[in-house]
Amino acid sequence: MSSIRDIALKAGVGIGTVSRALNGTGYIAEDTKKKILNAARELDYKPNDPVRSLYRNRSAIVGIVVPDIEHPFFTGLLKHVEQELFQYGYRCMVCDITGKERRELEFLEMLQQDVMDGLIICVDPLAGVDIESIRKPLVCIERKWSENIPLIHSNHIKGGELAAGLLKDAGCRRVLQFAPVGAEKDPFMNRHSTFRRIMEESGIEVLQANILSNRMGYEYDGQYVKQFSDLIEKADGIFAPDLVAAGCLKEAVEHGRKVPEELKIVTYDAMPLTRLVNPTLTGVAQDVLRLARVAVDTIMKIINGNSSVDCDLTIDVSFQKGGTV
Amino acid sequence: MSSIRDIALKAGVGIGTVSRALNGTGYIAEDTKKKILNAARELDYKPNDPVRSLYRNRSAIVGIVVPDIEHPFFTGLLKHVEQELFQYGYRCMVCDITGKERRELEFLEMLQQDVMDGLIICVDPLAGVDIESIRKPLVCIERKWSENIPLIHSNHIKGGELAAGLLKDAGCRRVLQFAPVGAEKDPFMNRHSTFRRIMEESGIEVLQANILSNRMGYEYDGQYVKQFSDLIEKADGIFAPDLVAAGCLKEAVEHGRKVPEELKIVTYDAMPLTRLVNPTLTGVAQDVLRLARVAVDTIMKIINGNSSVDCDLTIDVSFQKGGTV
DNA sequence: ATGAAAGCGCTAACAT
DNA sequence: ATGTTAGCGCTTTCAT
Repeated sequence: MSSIRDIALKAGVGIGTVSRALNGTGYIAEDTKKKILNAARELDYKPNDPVRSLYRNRSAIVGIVVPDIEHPFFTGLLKHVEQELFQYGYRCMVCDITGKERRELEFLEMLQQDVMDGLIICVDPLAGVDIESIRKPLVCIERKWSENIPLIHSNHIKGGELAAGLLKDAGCRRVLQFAPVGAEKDPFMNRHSTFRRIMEESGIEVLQANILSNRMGYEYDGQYVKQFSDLIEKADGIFAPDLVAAGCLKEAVEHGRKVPEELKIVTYDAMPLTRLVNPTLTGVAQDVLRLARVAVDTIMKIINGNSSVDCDLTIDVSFQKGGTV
Repeated sequence: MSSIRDIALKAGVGIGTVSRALNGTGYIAEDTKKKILNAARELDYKPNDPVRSLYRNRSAIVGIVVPDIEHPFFTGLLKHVEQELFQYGYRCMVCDITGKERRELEFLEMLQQDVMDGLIICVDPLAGVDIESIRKPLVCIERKWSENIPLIHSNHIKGGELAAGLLKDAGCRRVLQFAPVGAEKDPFMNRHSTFRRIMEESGIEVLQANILSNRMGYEYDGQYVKQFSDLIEKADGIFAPDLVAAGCLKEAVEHGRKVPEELKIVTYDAMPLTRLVNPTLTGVAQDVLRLARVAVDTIMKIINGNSSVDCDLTIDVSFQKGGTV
């Protein structure tokens, strides 16, 4: 691997001149530049990026920590975040914390050790971590770590209203709600509280099924929902996240229920997989692209020293037409 | 951000001593070490990893290039690759080339510029790229770039046999095969050629539907397969990748076909989403975890200078029970 | 316009 | 056992 020193030697110039020629900075005679560029090509010179980062004080890498790459919502988020970062000339490092205790700490450290220029956090806050003390660019998506770290999240109040409205207008009298316990202050919980409130205000009975927010991948398939089979049987409406909703649909149909005639299902997130099942799922769609864009735009602002960033950024949700309501 | 120089100053010692104390190398008096460690803590010292990499000549980062993060097969691959790399103390950088022309080149360059210690390639070979000239750790999964770069791939001959056997034994007489054109030398094409050969040898009629291997995300949903609606109608058996298979199932059921009574469907890949549809898809499962493990193990060997690596590593496939055959 | 030299933060070899 | 120094590959003064 040849260095600028080799080029300098070959071209018969000083290393400073080589550096200038390669970067196009400062004064350079046209023919000296040509000579140097030729030498560089002949030696198949590749600049050493980490070293450059050392000077520029940026690695051009941003990290993202997700609970589970394979969960469709985070898969989508990751995809768009990566694409957006690329637009800005940044690369993307992933950390999937599935099954590993406190694995996000590792990434927080790397952030402090200048491996990355910033970090996008999509996982639950970790007890005993003083995130405020990390004086590096950080943003959160859907999970709140601190008042002072920008949080990008969907409008889950509207989401909860939309979902509730769908089941209510469809005439449901007894709905089954899948909701995680705890983490009340996280914005994504609003969908559940709002939904529940509206149901109760409308005199509609609400059955509850607990799901754990940190255990929510494809384990939530047909097998998983079987434990709630009794509840599904009793309900005439269901509000659940994509994978659970798909599982419920399958379970219900297998038990001979007609969907949507006897049972309405409203899904939340409405990722592409909800178009695959039959009938397709009706529900509330999160704008994953927008979430990703705003998150990346925000962290770029911070990285570039722009201090006027909003700490609460709400993204609109929308209705997704399907065949289950 | 304080450096070892600051620590040296504060502790009243030389920087070399600080370095040794921090790394635990060489002789250090116990109390000097304590003094230094205290100073480090007080100054909230964080080592600068990129600089360390400069010396150790490793960044502890490995990249992976995929066609589409959101395609379930690559999502699974990415997840397991990331986890495996982590075990080895390596972090994972992703590159999704969706929609961007020659974007993988960017990553190949970063590899040469020492941003990463190695690269795992899962995308089609790019015309005009002399991959051999890149003297850095490389492995390929499912896509062959060169005889000399380790290729990890499923046993698609067995896969094709399994799939063909399923439809044949089920008594199909006219099957619809979804297969991409071109890239004949890629190992994953074997499933298609093998399948076709066995069908023809058995006197079973084969209808063909083309899919483009580089355009294969969730666009392959219910909408996509509609253009093949006539062919689906005519067939009594279908062999297709997961998303296409799911789409076909939906399309067929909507047209009143009974699955599996009138139409058998065999899927390929058999990722978790195939458990979500009703009935679940019968098919051939790739061992994504194993593919990822072997790929990571292999690149680790190369990174660590182990020259005895196999350039053709075949991973077994298996039968996945479902309700469509 | 260009070469020489300092230094980014750190490690490792060499003195002492 | 510890301080000093050279140097990793590069950028950026500062002379010339």
